[in-house]
Amino acid sequence: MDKLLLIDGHSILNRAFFGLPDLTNAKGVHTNAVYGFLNIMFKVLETENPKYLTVAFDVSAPTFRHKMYDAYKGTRKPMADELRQQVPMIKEMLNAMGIVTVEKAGLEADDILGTLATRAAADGKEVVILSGDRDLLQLAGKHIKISIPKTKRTGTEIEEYYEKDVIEQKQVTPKEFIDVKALWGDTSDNIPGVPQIGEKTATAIIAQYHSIEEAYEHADEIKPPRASKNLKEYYDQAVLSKELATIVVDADLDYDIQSALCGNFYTPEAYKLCKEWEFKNLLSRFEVTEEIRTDKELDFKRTDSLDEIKAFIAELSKEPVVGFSMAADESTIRGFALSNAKKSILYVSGSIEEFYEALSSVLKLQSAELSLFDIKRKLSLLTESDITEQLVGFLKNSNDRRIFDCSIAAYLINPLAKTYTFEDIARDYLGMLLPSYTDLFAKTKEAAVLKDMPDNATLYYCYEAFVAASSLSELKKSLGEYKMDKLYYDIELPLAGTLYAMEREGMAIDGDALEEYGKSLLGGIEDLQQKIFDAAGEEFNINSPKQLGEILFERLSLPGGKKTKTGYSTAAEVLQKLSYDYPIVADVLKYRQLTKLKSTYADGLYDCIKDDGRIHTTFEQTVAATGRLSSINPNLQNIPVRLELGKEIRKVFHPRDGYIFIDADYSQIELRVLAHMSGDENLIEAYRQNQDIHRATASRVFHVPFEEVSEQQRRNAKAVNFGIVYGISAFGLGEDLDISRKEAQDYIDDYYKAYPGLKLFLDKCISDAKQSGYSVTMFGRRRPIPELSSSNFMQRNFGERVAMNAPIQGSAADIIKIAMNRVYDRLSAEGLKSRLILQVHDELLIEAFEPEAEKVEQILQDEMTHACDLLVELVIDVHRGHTWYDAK
DNA sequence: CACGTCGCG
DNA sequence: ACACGCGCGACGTGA
Repeated sequence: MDKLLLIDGHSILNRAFFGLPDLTNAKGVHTNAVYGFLNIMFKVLETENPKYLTVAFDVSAPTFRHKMYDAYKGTRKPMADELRQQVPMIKEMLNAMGIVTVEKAGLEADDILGTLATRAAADGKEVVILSGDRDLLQLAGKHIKISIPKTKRTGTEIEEYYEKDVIEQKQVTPKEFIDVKALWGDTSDNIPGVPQIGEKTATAIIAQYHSIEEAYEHADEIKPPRASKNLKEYYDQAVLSKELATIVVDADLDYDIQSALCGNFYTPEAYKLCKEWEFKNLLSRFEVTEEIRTDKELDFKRTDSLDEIKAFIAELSKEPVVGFSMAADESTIRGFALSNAKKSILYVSGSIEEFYEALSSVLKLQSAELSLFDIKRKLSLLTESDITEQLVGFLKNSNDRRIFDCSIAAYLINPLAKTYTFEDIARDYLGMLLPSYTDLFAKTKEAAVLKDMPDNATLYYCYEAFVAASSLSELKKSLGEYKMDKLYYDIELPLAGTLYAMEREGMAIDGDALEEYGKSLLGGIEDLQQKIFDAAGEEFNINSPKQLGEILFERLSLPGGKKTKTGYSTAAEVLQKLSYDYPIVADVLKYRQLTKLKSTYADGLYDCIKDDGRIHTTFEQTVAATGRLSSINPNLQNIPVRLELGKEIRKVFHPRDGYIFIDADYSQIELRVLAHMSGDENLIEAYRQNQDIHRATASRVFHVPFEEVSEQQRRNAKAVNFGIVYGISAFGLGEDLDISRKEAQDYIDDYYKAYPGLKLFLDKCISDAKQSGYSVTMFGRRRPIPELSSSNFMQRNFGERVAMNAPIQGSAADIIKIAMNRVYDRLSAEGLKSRLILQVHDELLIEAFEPEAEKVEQILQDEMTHACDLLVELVIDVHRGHTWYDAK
């Protein structure tokens, strides 16, 4: 039998909106409801496989009868902006997919669904109505099924109701269900119902009498008495309610079911929308032809012939831009691809010598700009060759502009994107959808791919080179429009060279000592484990927050109830408060400390030691939203320092023979940046007088003479200073200082009175960011803040804190990046053997050749403090040591 | 693969 | 009445 699928458009859109997190595309367009709608629709299409498909909408959203549930309460709320914007979007998408939509002034979607379903069923068709609204159950029949999607932990499940299912579950027929509702009422649908009659009573009454009219006839027999009394008293209201609750099934509608035949949904128009809104999963459903991918005829090929690649390089000599990519597995180079905007060749080299020869000749091309993705990774792959020296030279000369790193450019333009691969850039800047690495290679190892799957490998690396060549002008244009050329060419690109050198240098570590350190922790861990088991009266996995929570708060009945959605919170701040009264809790905290040191630091770092006895971290230059660096494999930016036991681990980091560590860290760089950016006279004056800034703050905020500030007052002022940098909230500060919210708010108010310029500046940060959609640092680095336009209070508050914090944290990041480049350049220009090896946000570590120590300290002093001109001085603290421990 | 936890600035 | 400090990465657990 032919089947018709009817979809309740607004209801499903609404359900998808509240069921999914707030997804946005790169341009900040909210897409979650549309995405969720399509997923539900395709899921049902697959299971039902209907011949016809139609989506019904109410004419204007605000007047429709659907319940717009707030996520938390059951009250009706105005439709969120983020959802409203997606109504025309889903219609556009359905239209692009050739799916019929029906809406008519004066009719609600329910009535359209009711009419179309009734007509089709009468015509001998099978009907499925997809809606999130239970009111539609009144339409269920022998051949009309109501499908209601339910979001569960395991995914979306669909509840299905034929007539018999309604009778089974509701004890009344679908038609009678209208009468139940007429008695029961529904405030969100403005159906008054009868007072004092709820779902249970209403169902019982209708199950017995089958309609309100019949029930009214027998009103005297009805129990309980209040129901009987109210039914008589409010009968007119019940009749009106029934009218309101009844869905129209015979509306006057122009609709030809033949126009609703399911065709090919995967049209180029739909593809374009999926691309724009970044529905990656859906895109895989499209049959992607070369035409749809690129709109261009491209010439990609693979060669093993040196002559052929040489000929292509000769051809490229006339091109302004050459795209470049490298095929490599682990650290072994297999070949490289070159491209202009039309044609790419993957050259797979038989030997490394051939590879270098060919690549050198590309680099010798005078006029061409070499465009690529992730220059730093390319440099590491090419390390130990004279080519890297040349490339770093190009990077370091910001006037040269011979190398263009697409990843870094795209990161500056939008630092919130998760990745900056060529397929991302092709999508965002060229409007092309290219297959990703996983699409092409699945789980095959790269080496095997290159050997056995020449076609895919060719495509992949040629695409990378092709996209590098063809996206350069777009990326440059955006950088220019956003005024980030200087940031890019003067700071970030040279920094890639600096970071490459730091990574290659690495940091020496004493593996034996590290092993010893790990073993020394083991005894303590075992003792504590035993003590904890004894106190608990049973053995369990202390590392499992779930099990630990159950032991502490259920078995041992400690105070301090639930906190997280998964169970009890066992976070340190919770346990800390209990540790004085319960020794077991103190032991758990100690156990956590020791196991953290063992697994993350002792064992973790040991596994990272390379053959040269050193640890080579990777600095991520395109990850942090604020412009900071991050460090991975291993993370050397979070080596313990605050507690003595953890800090001990720094003793195993040591410089090579004849060298020492010199560590320099900025003193309160973020607060100084804030003083500068805000221009607050009091804060600037405090720094100019070289005062203890926390004490000075305490003196101003608490109105006591500078000399009479107590330690407690200074501590509090320090917390407020930190809080200001983070985008303060009275709640957060209260938590930190363990005072009431009111007291915290008083602190903040007094603080702003003491530094009125700060208040003005931070408010301006927020209003500017709301206006433009992004925050900006001293050096023009942008951070979009989509949360600022959220209708969700919490999200918006978060956005406001980010708007205050990002310019400060980001400017500090800019400054130390400048300093790093300058320190690197000085060490290099003066021909020193000392090397910059680490950055930890406000701190630089140099492995200094001992005879050069004085000179290196001077360089750090010069370059870090003069990285830029502020209204206050930049100050650094410098320490030397034979281990990292001693150098702090 | 998400979550809780905790190390750093 | 309620949400709540900013930015990262690594590890272990458990679905």
